[in-house]
Amino acid sequence: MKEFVKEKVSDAVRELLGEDKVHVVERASFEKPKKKEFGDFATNISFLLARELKRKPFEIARELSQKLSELPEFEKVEVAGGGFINFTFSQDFYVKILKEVAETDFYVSDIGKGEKVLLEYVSANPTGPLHVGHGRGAVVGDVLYRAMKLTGYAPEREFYINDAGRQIKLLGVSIYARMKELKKENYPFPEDGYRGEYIKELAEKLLKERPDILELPEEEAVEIASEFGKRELLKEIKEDLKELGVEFDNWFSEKGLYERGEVERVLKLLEEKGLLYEKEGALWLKTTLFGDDKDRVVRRSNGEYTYFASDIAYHYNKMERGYEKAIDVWGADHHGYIPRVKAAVQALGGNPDWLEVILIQLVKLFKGGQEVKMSKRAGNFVTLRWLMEEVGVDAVRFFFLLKRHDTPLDFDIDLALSAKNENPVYYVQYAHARLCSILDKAKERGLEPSDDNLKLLSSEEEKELIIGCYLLRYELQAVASRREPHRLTYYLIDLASKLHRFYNKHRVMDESEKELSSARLYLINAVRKTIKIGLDILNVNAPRRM
RNA sequence: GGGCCCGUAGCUCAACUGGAUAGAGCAACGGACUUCUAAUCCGUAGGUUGGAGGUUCGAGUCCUCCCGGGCCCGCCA
Repeated sequence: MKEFVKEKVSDAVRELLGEDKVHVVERASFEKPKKKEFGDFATNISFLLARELKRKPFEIARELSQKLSELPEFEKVEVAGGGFINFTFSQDFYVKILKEVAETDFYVSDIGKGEKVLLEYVSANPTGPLHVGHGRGAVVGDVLYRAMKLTGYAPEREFYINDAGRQIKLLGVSIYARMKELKKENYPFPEDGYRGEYIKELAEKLLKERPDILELPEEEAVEIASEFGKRELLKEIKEDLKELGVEFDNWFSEKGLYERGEVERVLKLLEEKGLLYEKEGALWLKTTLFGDDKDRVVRRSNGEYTYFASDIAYHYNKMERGYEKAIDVWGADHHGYIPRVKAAVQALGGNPDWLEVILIQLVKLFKGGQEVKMSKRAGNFVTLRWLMEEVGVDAVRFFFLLKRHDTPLDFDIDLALSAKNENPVYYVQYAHARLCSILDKAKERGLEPSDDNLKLLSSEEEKELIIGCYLLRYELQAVASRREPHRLTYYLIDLASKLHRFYNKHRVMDESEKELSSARLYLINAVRKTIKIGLDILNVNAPRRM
């Protein structure tokens, strides 16, 4: 509908002011005004044209509106607020839109123009179970993926497995130490080892599988423990994600980068470009040439590569795979890391804007007014699994999208469990169930939805619903292009609210007005469909009964 | 000390990248069930958008400076 109005305005501008002014339409706003008096749609085009033509906005608006009011899709076109053009749609237009909603994939568009985008999210180290913060990133990435898919992008989903380096070694040592402990042998627990309960469980399990393990040389036993822990934890991570309804196209191994010599290769490439140097025994990348605060170490003086080194190789790999855009979803505590990775991308001949980073802010859990604490090191962190079991997957997914990704999220467990109106998940689901119930009941009474008399749907509430449904198309575009999946939950709450308002004011089924009833059934079926689609994109259930 | 993010109703957040009189939900108060699901709806109240300047037809949004809060600043990941 936005596209529609835009097109009509373009035509009018072309006719009245000439082809060379048409480009201004692209910069103009086209939106639904907050106030009903301002009609169904409004544009500020005349203000922009005024600047260019050095004429009064009001005059330009008046000329355009005269032209536009001739069109059958508009009931009236008015000038207000010094130059805003307000459009009021005709009943024919509502009928047309409603049919589109009911009968087509109206929410699918192609603003992405087939852009190949690699979405990387979660990417948790396989050194422990997923915590709630990972879950938030997972849902953000997952819903963004679905929205991009529906708006014409060509996204792919990837999980980067940090299965190399110190952390994994530390995991092995931690398990080893716990095994020693179980056998009452003296062995110091590593300083910054993983202290969570799950390490003890892994130790027990490994001892059962390999009773001889502690008789092996320590180094070999630790290696086995590392591999074992990594495998088990990755399995657990995959199970958790599956439970959460989050999937990936690729699981990309950091270790694989080393095994294929890609880290060596990318460093050689940087070397050839003269971007590496040695200092104090370490190897540094001149990231300062590309806007970073200081140069960064890629190989430590002890010969080990840094995490940064493999990350450079990883992003180079992404570039080589031909993605037009890479979007990484990271925890907000990594934000200081962005400049150096962007610098690395540039050092490799890429554009820093090729990489986009979405930062996920902290999730705090509240229960009974008390914060449920989490701290990975101490080992008493709140796992994603615990939360899913506590409140259910629907609530987890929906609640994670109740705030923009870069705002800290307070997750109210009591609220998520409450079957009351303040719980937004129920609010939206209830709207869906309510509609299904009416449609079922109509069938029993022999009433069928019909598009024969849709022009009878002329009340304020009905028009709001029709437009409201159609807006899903644009909300998805906003989700995808602005990378803001939380908009979808807000959209659904808003649509549900419109529905409830309609429901309380009008009766759908009225035996004495069969024509109006079947038109309303047609309408609410379209609303039901729209809510269902929205919930499907969120991967939240749309129950038929509650 | 340097850098990034944030500050909007009592609380939690919106505001379509500069548009019209800043909107919702909780919480508060007052109403609506012999009716298709009251897990709902309607109404009332609530604001100097942290503060001060600036840019322009127009600023919560952009610029500068203050005040307050969070995060990052390792040869950790």
